[in-house]
Amino acid sequence: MVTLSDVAKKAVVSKMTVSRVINHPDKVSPELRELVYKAMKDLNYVPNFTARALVQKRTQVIKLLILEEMDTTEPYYMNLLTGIAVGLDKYHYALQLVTRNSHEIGPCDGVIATGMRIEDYENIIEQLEPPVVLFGHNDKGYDFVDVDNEKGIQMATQHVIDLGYNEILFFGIDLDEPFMQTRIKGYQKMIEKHNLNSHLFMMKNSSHVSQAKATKQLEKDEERIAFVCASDRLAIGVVRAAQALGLLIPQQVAITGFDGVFLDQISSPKLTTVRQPVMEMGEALADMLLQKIDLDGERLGNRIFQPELIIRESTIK
Amino acid sequence: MVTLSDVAKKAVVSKMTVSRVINHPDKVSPELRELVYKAMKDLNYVPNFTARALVQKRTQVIKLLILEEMDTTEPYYMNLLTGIAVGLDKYHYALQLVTRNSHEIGPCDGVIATGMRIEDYENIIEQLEPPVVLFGHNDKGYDFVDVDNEKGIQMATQHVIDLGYNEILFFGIDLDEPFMQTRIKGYQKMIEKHNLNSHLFMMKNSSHVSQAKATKQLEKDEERIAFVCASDRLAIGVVRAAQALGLLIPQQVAITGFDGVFLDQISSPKLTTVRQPVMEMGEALADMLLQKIDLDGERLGNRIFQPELIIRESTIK
DNA sequence: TTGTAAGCGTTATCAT
DNA sequence: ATGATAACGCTTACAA
Repeated sequence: MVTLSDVAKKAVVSKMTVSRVINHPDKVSPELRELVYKAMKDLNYVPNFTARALVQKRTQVIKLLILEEMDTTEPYYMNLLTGIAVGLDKYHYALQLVTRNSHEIGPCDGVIATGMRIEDYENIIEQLEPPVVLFGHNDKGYDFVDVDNEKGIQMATQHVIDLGYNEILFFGIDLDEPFMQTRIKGYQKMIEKHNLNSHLFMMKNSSHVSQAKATKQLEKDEERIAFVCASDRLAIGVVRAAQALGLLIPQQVAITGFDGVFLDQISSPKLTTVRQPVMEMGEALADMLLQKIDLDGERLGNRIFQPELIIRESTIK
Repeated sequence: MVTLSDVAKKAVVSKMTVSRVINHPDKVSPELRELVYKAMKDLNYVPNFTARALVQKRTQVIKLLILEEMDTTEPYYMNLLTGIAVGLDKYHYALQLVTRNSHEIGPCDGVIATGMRIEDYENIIEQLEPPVVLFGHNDKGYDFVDVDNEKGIQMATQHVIDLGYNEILFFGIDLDEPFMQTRIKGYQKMIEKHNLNSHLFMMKNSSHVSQAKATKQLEKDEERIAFVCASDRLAIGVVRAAQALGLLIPQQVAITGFDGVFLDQISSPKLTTVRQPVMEMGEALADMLLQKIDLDGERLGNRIFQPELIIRESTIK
């Protein structure tokens, strides 16, 4: 194993100079700096993260605090997890999962939290010692990463309006969380803008439930109906409802989903959906938190990711 | 932060005695041992993994070597990843992903490999310096974790036979890998045992492809047909094919899937499937590898997980 | 059985 | 700008 000392010897400088070249290159004269770079390259030097962590009193552990009931089989959460893991691995950090039930958070260098309810800020988030980054919008001053939910639903709604639909139903998830409120707002704004009637249907995020609700609406025998759904899971249920009634997609029924993680491709016809870059958002969470740790908890601001409208067979021939 | 020294002082022993109580409790007299345990508890001592890793020259990094083209959005792989991460986190290990394209594996304490082709053993696996555990059966003497694929398909096949079906088609994935060969074998054994005719159909693992193939078979207008599928993804396509032709599931067409990770629940009717405990298998991989590292690479043997037949609406009313 | 001393590879601190 | 020294928390090797 090649160490700092080996590089120092090879470059005929002290260990400290090598350490400085790595951490504060600007504090070393250009000549020595080059010498050290060359020695590192020749010896194929790889810094020892463990030694650095020890002296800097770091645990090299990040906790992911999940405050909502999550279905670990959901590809959505899995992708987020993977994104975070990818981001952390670059700096040799390990990830640990913590839920509401865990009595203590335990020692760590930073926390990523998701699924907070209002009271959680006071009871949990504020109590946290290490730096925190949140997944999902908040107005309490915490750094966060989120997708532009309003814009996403607006794109989907505008899309079916452009296709000539004027009976447009919104199928949402019955959770009183900011992300849902924002999606509802996006829908309603577009509906108002085009002088259409608003139809909100809130339900459990289950394809079987949305199938039942959609069936009821479709049996009313209207001319052409569009469904703007708050998840791909809901959208898949609507697809099945239309098919069971022998209605043509997308000629008589248009359907849009939300997430674009996995289910959109499984559906037949394939779903038009609002894709969230979930994995990238996970990576951004990790990047942001690690940077924040480096800067001793300094405020960094937010990162809002732009969703992408992916147009497929459920809305267009 | 509470350290070994703090505990040592409190218990009025040397640091080494405390260290021994942690690592080799049997080498310390019962009296001192109890004293130390009490001190640790009183002070709420948490060992510093970083310091231990440094002196033991460990990287605290495990590499996951993925040798097949994988779709990271697949819930199956995501669950495996999550399982491994959960297993590693218990010992403060970090996980890094490596693919076939990575030029070097890089420094690490151990490797979990998956998706090997025959030539990979000689070219890659054998060259690995640190301990290795494989995901998926092999007969080269490497420790591995796998599910009993043959048993799984046999259960599914037996199940539809029990339902009175005697026209049973196997829908497989066109990959020449051990796991597929074993599933085919499971199907054929059961078919022979019951003196039925074997019908193999191999294809890409896509619901759209299986839908097309199933449609062709179903249009032949046989009495009752059962489809034993090698993945839930294939099974979902078959469900759609039957529904589009107006056939009744499970009265006229019975369908079984394989994996039981996520898609089985999305389908309508819900899928009868052979559930693999993917997350647990990931955790087992991590456990086994960490144990192997501790034992300096010693042979540990294999762990074969038993699949579970989950019976749902696609085969039974 | 228990303790002492040295050292793992790095960085902080202080001196030059 | 550069270097010497100590320290981070732990374990290995050896001594008592």
